[in-house]
Amino acid sequence: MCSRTNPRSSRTGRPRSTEADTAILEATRAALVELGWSKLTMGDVAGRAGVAKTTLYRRWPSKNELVVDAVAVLFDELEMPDLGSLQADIEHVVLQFAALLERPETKTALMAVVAESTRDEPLRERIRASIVDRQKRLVLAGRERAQQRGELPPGRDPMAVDATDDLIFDVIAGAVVHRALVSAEPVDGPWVARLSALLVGGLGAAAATGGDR
Amino acid sequence: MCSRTNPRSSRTGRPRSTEADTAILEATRAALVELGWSKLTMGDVAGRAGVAKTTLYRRWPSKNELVVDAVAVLFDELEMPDLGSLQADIEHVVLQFAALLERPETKTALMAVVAESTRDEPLRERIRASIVDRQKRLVLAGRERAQQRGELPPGRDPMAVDATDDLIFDVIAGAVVHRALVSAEPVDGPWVARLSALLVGGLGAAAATGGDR
DNA sequence: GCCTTTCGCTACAGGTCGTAGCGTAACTCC
DNA sequence: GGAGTTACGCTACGACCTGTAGCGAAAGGC
Repeated sequence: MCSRTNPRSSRTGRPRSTEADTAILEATRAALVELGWSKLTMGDVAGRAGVAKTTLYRRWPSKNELVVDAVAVLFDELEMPDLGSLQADIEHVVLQFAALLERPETKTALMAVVAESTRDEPLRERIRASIVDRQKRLVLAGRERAQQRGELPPGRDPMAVDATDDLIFDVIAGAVVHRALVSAEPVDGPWVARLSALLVGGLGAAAATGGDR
Repeated sequence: MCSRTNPRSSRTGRPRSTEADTAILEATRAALVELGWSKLTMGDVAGRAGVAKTTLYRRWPSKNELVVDAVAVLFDELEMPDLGSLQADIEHVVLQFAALLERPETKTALMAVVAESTRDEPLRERIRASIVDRQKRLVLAGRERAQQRGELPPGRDPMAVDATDDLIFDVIAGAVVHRALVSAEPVDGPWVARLSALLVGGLGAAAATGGDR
C-alpha cells in the first residue's frame, strides 16, 4: 500500500527461485526439441523442470511469452567480428544466423511466436525487444564499419540511413528465414556468397547512381 | 478390391458435396479473420459452414491442412503483367504480395502453417505445391522477360540460372514477409522502390563483374 | 517472532480433439 | 426399380490441455 516505486524485486517475502527460472527455460527448450511448438504444453514443461504448473503461470502468462524468453537467450551468441570487408562481415553474420535457425528449438519456435504476434501486440513488442533488436544491432555495426572503410559513402540524411538499415535488415533476415524454413534448402557457403554479393553489388550501385536517394 | 486405377473420384456411392467444400473453406477464412490461427477450432469452422464436424475430418486430417487449402486460393490473384522494365515488374509483384499479406487471414495463417511444417514434411510439401510454387512462377516469368529485354544477360549455365532464381525468390518473398510480419512496418511504395532498386542494382553488378559465376 | 511472498500439491470447470456408432440421404451399376 | 456403396448429420465419448483456486509448508525481510 505504501510507496512501491522501487521495482527492484519485492523487498519482502520469499524470493523467487532463480534456479527454477533457469530450469524452466531449459526445460522449455528441451520440450521444443522433442515435441515442437504445437505439442509443447505447460504441464509437460513443469514436469521436466521439476516445478509445479502453478509456478510457471506465476511468471509467464502463457506459452507464447515463455517460449520467447526460452529462445531469446540463444541469440546472445550472435557476434560481429571485424573481418576486414563488408562482404566478409555479411557472410559471417548470415552463417551465424543460419546456424541458429538450424537448431530445432528455434526452427519450430521462431515462426510460431511471430505468427502469434500478429494478433498480440505485447507479444510482438517482447519479440522485438528480446530477439529482433539483438539482430538489428549487427546490421548497424556492419554498416558503420563499411562506411569507415570507405566501402559505403557516409550517410548525410539520417532518415535515409535509418531506412536503408531497415531495408538491409529485412532483406538479410527475411531471405535467410525464407530459405531455411519455407524453401527448406540449406543456408550454406555458396548460397551465402551469392546473397552477400547481391547485397554488396546493390548497395554499391545505389550509392553510385543516386546515393541514399 | 478390383482395379481402381482411375482416380477420377470414386465412381460409386454418394458424391461429396462441393458446396460443403466451398462453405468449409470460406468458413475457415472467416474464422481466421475473427479468431486468428491459434483460437480457430474445427468445431467452430464446422458450425460456421453449417456442416457436421465429422465432415471436416473426412476431408482434412487436421487444422493445418485445412488452413493451407483455405488460404491457398487467395494466391490465385497473383498476376504478372508486363510493365516494360524489370524494376517495374518487381515493384508490381511485391506490392501484390504485400497486399495479400496485409489481409488478416493470410497474416495469421501463413507463418503459423510454415512453423508447423518444420516438423511435418507432408504439410511442407502441401504448402510448397499450393502456395510457394505459385509465387515462384512469377519470379521465373520476370527473369525471362528481363533477359528478353536485354536487362539481364542470357544465362548459359542452367544450374546457375536456377540458383539465381531461387536466391531472388527467397530475397523478395523473405524481405516482404519479414518487413510485414516481423518488423511490422508497412510495405508501401517508397520501401518497395528501395527494395527493387537494390535488387536490380545487385543483379546488374553481378552480371557486370563475374556473371552467373 | 511476525509478516509477506513463493512453493508444491491437489482439485476442478471449461474447452478441444478425434473417433465411433447410428440412421438417413444420394448416387451408380445391374 | 433394387442392391450396393459412399457421404452426411447427429450424438456421445474418453483423453487431453488450459488456467485458476485453495491449502499447508518453506524461505526470506524486519
